[in-house]
Amino acid sequence: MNYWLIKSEPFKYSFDQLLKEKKTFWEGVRNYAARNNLRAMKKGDLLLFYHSNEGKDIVGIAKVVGEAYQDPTTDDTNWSVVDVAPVKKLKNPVTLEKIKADKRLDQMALVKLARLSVQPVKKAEFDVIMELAGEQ
DNA sequence: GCCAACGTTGGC
DNA sequence: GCCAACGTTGGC
Repeated sequence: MNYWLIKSEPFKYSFDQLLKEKKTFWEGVRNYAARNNLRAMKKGDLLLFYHSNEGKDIVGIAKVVGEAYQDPTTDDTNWSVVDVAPVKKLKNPVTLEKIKADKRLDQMALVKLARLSVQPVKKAEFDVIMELAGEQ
């Protein structure tokens, strides 16, 4: 299983909205690196849900429930979406500040490739995030 | 609101 | 195919 981090500006699509809807397709990715990551996702992979701009924190965990297919919001076959569903909201959201302060996370794409909207996360990094969030 | 980082576009 | 110009993202 693989781990990923997806970013969203909360006023566009927040984790709470995903909790309400139970499922969504992750659309709007218009960057090839991010697209390639979307296409590499497998059913069951876990996603850290990060709120950019407002909050700047990882607020929840989601999972891939449907692998990449043509983005229904465009005819351009360059772009794909995946289906995602919420797993749980974190008790303690993990802020960017905390992530930057933790040496174990200084290689995270979130820190090094700040602009990439869909990024791979290592299992070790995922575990550290869970620890910081106070999750088991 | 500014600006650094970085991806994309287009002229040559 | 290079690279300058430009646009966008996102932290501050």
